[in-house]
Amino acid sequence: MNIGEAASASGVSAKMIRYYEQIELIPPAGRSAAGYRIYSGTDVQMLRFIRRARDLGFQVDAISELLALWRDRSRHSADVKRLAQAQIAGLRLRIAEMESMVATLDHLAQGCSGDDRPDCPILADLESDASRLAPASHSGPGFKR
Amino acid sequence: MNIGEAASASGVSAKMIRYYEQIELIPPAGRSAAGYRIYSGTDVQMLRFIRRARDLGFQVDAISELLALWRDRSRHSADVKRLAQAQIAGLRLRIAEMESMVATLDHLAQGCSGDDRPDCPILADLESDASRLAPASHSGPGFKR
DNA sequence: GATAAGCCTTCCCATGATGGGAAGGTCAAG
DNA sequence: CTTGACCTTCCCATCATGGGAAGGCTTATC
Repeated sequence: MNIGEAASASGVSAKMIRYYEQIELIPPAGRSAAGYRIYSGTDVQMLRFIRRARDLGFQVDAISELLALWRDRSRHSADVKRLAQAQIAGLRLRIAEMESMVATLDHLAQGCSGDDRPDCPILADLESDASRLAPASHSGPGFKR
Repeated sequence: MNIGEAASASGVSAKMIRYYEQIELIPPAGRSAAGYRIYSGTDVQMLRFIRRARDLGFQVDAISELLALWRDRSRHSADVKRLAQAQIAGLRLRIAEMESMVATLDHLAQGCSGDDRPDCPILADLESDASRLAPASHSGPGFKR
């Protein structure tokens, strides 16, 4: 199977398949005499696995661990579960950060007349120092993802 | 005021201040005889504005529009409100995507014994074709941010 | 006045996951 | 044997951010 066929069979673009090979997320594909990458059904299954994990928001490092566990027939499901729970925790954290932004913005927008007058609590807030919502600790929601 | 002082007064790193100048989010700073960037209190206020807007998740393009409105004393608050609401909508979209991931993961993790046995519905799911949750339309949650 | 510490400047590189595109080789159908 | 659709590698761009090098400036201390 060509890379193009593997791509459409797995839902991972050819570009990304080459990239995954380059960063060693997947082993180097076999090559035809002419240098074309060749994929087997197993390879496609692995690519689908990756695709699915990405859809669940896993980063490549985590996917790498998941793949290792997937291949390890003597794995402990506890390890898989731990990864999933870490992912859940990460997602919940980012969700919470964004929800806090939404709350602030929604509050401000509600106070904004939204007509042709210039006065606007949104701008007023942005220019003020104190974050009156979430007045806690830290130095700003990193939220890099 | 030096760039370092402006940085600590505004909460925007010196690196980022230079970057914002480079991408023309902010006007070029004045320069001392020796070529050092000089900042006024007004400049710091603008930087704080930017910092605050970033904390609310606005992208640089949107901040650019916000700054223009901020400076425009004959602005219509409707325009500000529109930007805020677009931001809210974008955040809610990303939140929804992530919540769907959490729901899936949580469901799978609950079915996982989490002990030393290898069997695990999480891996089983990743290797299957059909996304049994969110079986709808599209080609995967882009969720680029 | 010399020296050192701590700023500042610009320039280049890296991140993470992805796509775009160019230049050139290959394969399959007509 | 030509044509079009594929493949290869290589480079560039994204977005916001940081790291670091090489060199200049400033300020305080000896």
